[in-house]
Amino acid sequence: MKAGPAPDRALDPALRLRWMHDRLAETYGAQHWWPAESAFEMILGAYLTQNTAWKAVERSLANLRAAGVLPVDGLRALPLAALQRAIQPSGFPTRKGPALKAFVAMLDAEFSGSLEALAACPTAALRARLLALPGVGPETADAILLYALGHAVPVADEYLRRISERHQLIDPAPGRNRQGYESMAELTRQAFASDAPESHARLFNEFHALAVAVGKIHCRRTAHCAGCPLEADLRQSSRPLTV
DNA sequence: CGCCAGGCCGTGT
DNA sequence: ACACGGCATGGC
Repeated sequence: MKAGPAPDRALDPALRLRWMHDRLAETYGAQHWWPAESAFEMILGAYLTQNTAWKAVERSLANLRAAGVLPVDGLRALPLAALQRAIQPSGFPTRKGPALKAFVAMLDAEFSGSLEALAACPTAALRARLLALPGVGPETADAILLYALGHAVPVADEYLRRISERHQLIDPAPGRNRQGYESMAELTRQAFASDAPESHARLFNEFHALAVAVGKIHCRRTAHCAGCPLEADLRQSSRPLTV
């Protein structure tokens, strides 16, 4: 995936975002996300990684796997207290424990415990249903939709928001609210609007994975832009960045 | 030791 | 509608 020179900063932010995808793809290569062995394990990871380092999530998932409760049936049978102990490394047990139980309860009550049946819902209705669950906000809902259920929706995580802010693709948004999330997601959709619809799921999948890959290294809160593959775009800024 | 992580939610304004 | 603090733990 050849990226070419960084586009002029006067250009449409969506085009610049698309350039970033190409640049990251040629730098990091295929990401093969989401790192999970099953759709259900992926959903657990989406919950557990909320404001939590992935390393800690891996330890929680290892605990659950060792307990043999990674399949839906296993987690259903696991008492809440035991679940909270298993996920302790990734924190927030009083929120994430009941939230995971609520997901399984929803799956059982409305979809006969079948992830396939859940995935068969229309995207808009499915997203609304996920957002209505406790502990599921826009990013978690979209990550589940895209990676576990195969729906073509963009995932606008904190790294992507931060990258876009530093490159002045979006207005500085100190408070990360629902509105800011949706506009970032919309910008991502625009970035891939000229691609064939059937390739959107794959592109959204790859783009989010790449955003995390570059973000972990170059776009932490106290970052560290030096050596970032996107700095060709950043250098063209007419005014100095404050971050 | 202090900062921060692949967010979300309740409360106050 | 939006800003703000709490939620927990562990890696670096």
